[in-house]
Amino acid sequence: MAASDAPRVRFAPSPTGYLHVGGARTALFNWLFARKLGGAFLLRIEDTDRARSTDESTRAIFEGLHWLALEWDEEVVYQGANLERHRQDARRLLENGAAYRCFCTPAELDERRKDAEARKEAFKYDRRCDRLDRAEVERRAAAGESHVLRFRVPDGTTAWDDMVHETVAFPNKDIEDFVVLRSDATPIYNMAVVSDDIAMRITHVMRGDDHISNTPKQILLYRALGAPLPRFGHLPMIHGLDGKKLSKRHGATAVGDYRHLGILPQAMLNFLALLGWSPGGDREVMTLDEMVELFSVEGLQRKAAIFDPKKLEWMNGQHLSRMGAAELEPIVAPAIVAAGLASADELASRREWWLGLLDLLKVRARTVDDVVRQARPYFAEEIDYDAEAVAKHWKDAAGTADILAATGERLASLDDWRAEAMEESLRQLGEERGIGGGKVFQPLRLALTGMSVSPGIFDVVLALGRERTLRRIDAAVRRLRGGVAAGNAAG
RNA sequence: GGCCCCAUCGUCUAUCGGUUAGGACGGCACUCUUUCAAGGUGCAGAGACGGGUUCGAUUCCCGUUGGGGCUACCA
Repeated sequence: MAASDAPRVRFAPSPTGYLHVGGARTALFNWLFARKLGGAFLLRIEDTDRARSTDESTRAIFEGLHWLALEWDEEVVYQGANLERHRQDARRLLENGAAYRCFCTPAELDERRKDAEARKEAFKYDRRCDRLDRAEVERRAAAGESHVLRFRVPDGTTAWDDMVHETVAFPNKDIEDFVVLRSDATPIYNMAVVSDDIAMRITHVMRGDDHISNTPKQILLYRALGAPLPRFGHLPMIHGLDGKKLSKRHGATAVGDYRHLGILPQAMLNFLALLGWSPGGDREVMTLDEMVELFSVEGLQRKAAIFDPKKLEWMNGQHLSRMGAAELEPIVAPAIVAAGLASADELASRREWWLGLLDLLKVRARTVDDVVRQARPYFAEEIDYDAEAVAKHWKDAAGTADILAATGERLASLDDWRAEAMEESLRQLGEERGIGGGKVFQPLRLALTGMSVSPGIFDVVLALGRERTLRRIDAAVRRLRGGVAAGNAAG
């Protein structure tokens, strides 16, 4: 593809909140499209609503996109900086006759709207100011009377060949003469968007289904401005479990929320991609590169999708166990540090051990938080014993203490500090006592980790090291024999 | 109300006129096993309804119903 016809797409959020999962999904599809076709992915912050826009939101959007690795190719465009061009484009519409001045006040309009509603009629601006005498319009405008610029919607039908849907058509009679420039000379959304998309030479506009009724208006503006039309594609909405539009009451809706819940960006991207797109066949778990490879607009879905957190978690678990420890490390390490388990320096100084531990833990975790939770016994000096586990595996205090003491002795006397040798020795202990392996291993697991869930017990011993293993066994024995009254023991 | 969009298991989806309608999540059972995950095996679970077109419709067309979106001098 020649550079001149490489697609240019954009993600254009308004900075009035955090980066929403719906927005992230829109950004992802645009990004995938651009990467797949060797085009450019641009970012435009639609901050023209000064009252609702905040710098904090803008930062949150950047942060969310960075986290997801959805990098944009050119300088960020701030819509607010282009106000003068928007205004000029709107005035060009007035000059070439596509728009006209309207002196109706918001209060008047509101009243007429209410009247129409009372009569159960659909309200549509009746174009009365377009019928004003030309001289009168000039006089009132010259006198500084407050007015807006309205676009004069022509007769006919406005249709386009949507990238997701087939042909979408709106009878122009259903489109009212919409405002393009407010009385304070600031542009209305559709005006600003079209002006910017033209200036940015956007070739494909992919956005949520909720914009579908803006599209005919925008097409009309492109034509009136004499600009070439981009292709439009309308992505299905994302709904909550109850089938309603995803909102705060559905729980986490910001991508940052999921980041803090221990979701991996790769998993988030993969999950989001499958909400409204399918590579065909049974393909589900994919890396970002694979998604770029497989992406095509043919796989885009028309139906709204429901956001199922359960599947996201599963997806995260898949990515967690498939990723190599080295790849995972930069993501998990900060969480370990944040949890106060170790410093970054400590992790770096024992990197080999730490990566080995990560390999052990990632398999049975669904989130980064799970990994951190399970990692605690390998870092902490002291461990807490899980009450339920104690009730289950240490029920017979005296008997358990004996077995643990014997276990400690066996391990201590082992010259060969390898899993195979440990297992052989401890199984033998079980046989001698006439008990199954579980009766040896479970109390030991509890003594070493404080939990009833862990990696294979000998992996645990190896990860802990001889010193700590023996110390923890000793502490558990003392506790069971009444030496320690309460819940924890020296690590 | 008007306009527009949508419609396969509870959920995400495959199917591009001919299939016992496939897979995944979740659920349940079994299996593996020193625990938990992971893995393996199996079970339950879907073409909203009514008309056409066709030798044949989940698939194409129309209608109904249902769901969603928009309907500002917000974006």
